[in-house]
Amino acid sequence: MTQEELFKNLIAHAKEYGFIFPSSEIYDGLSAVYDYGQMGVELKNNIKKYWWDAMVRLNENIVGIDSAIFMHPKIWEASGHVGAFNDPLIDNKDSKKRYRADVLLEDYIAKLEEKIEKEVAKGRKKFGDSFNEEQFLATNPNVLRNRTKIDNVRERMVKALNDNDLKALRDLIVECEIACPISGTKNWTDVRQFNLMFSTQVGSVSDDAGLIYLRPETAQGIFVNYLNVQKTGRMKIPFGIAQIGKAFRNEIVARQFIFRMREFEQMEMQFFVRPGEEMKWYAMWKEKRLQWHKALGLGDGKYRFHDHEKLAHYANAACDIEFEFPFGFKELEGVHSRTNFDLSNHQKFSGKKLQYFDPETNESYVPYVIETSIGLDRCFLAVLSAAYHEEKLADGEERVVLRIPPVLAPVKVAVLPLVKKDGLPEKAREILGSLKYEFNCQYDEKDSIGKRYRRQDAIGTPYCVTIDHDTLKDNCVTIRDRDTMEQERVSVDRLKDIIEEKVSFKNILKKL
RNA sequence: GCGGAAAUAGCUCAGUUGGUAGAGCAUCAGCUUCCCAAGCUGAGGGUCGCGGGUUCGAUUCCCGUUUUCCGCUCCA
Repeated sequence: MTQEELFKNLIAHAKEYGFIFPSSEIYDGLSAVYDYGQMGVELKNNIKKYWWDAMVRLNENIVGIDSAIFMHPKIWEASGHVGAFNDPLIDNKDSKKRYRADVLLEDYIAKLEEKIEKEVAKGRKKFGDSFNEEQFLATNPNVLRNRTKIDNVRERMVKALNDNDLKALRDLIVECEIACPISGTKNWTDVRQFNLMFSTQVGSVSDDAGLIYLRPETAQGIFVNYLNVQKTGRMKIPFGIAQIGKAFRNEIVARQFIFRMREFEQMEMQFFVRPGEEMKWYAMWKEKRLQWHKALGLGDGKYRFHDHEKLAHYANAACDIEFEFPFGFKELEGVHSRTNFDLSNHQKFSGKKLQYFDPETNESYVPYVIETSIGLDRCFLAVLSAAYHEEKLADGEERVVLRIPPVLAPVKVAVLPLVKKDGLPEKAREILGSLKYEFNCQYDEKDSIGKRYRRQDAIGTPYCVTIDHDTLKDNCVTIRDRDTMEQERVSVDRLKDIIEEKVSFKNILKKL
């Protein structure tokens, strides 16, 4: 079986067992949007808890916040999100090349101006010393015609750009008979705007000033609150602020299941440090974050660093932690040294001082920032794809098992009466009642015991507890391990400790 | 966004040379068995992605559209 087939099976499995559903499925779905089902939400919540505790509980200099998705529109000007990616684009259907519509028109104008220059050169040659350029420009019919055309095109282009009238831009390109430099054809698509940010209105819809964006990253919510947190939390540099939340990007192409979605969830931590010390902390967080991933036990070989050579406008060092997904190594988390770009820009745009007074050096400065930013949905996909196994058993039977790290498993233990009579269901319910305050449990009495084990394998439940006739006499049950399929007979009193040992957050956090 | 392919039950798929659809698994109920997907009986579930066209009649042919997959493109 190829990786591709295995991935398809995984997607089908994720739907069949309630992990991931396509959004709005009864209306044919919505492109690149997915919902988490009853199992998916449990797994996702567990990943969040693992991350949150590793950040906020284990580090006394890191605290969390939860900022709003709506933020002041100026924030996105300060962060550089509004300026970048606001271009009207058009594709030539034959060459399949993409151009900026305004650039095509500018090139066209430049060509016309070239023509005028050639005409002038001709005139100069013809009239020699008696050539009067001003007069020539004002009277030559060819020049005048091109000049009118240029003014007309430029005026309409500027108006279309200002009005954000994409259709007018396309009409103009068609009217000017602009051809693709590569294919030479005039077979154009519509003009489209590729702003990565979603926008909506607040308050009166007719009022232009009410335009606001859905945040394309959670980081800015931390930056604009950094002084609030620093002052009220009495934080001293170096310190960090962590946040988990939704972000929205209008991706041109969003694909590969939940890997690239238009609505997604980030787990970000911004670590504020003294200027000049950022590389030390950058190196530390790189290692720390890798360690966090490896502690899950999905396989150390599935991770690698990818250092960025081309850096974003705000960074002076950056790397990705990549994970080996079924479709290859892809970015799972980014660790970036963001310098003081964001904070100084917010200082500039807001007019508010965003400096920190360092009592050790007696200096005020805008801190530098190290960012760790992980895609929660990608982490979910990493766990799921590493966990998914189709196995052939010794007796020739097959089973599908999710070897999800027990600490993250949606259901920790299934309680199963061997038969649904002779008082076994009652006993099972009693045991379930004692476990449900500690763990997410399932009860199942339908079908044969083997079938029920397989059902639990399919959702990654680490333990199955089976109540048999002897249980009524000796108060012992069998506890069955998901991975080894081995069973052990233990006293009911010991269940809690045995399960706890395997699934507790405590034990994984201690590894960090 | 472009090109290619696909869409039939919860899942995997079959099928009708155009005459309103089936299987296996899954689900539910009952009986039986009792430690790794056992058996028997029964039940529920599909206007064949959606919209148009051709036709006496379309799930089937044609056009459009949506979604998904593959390739390209894009990815501060």
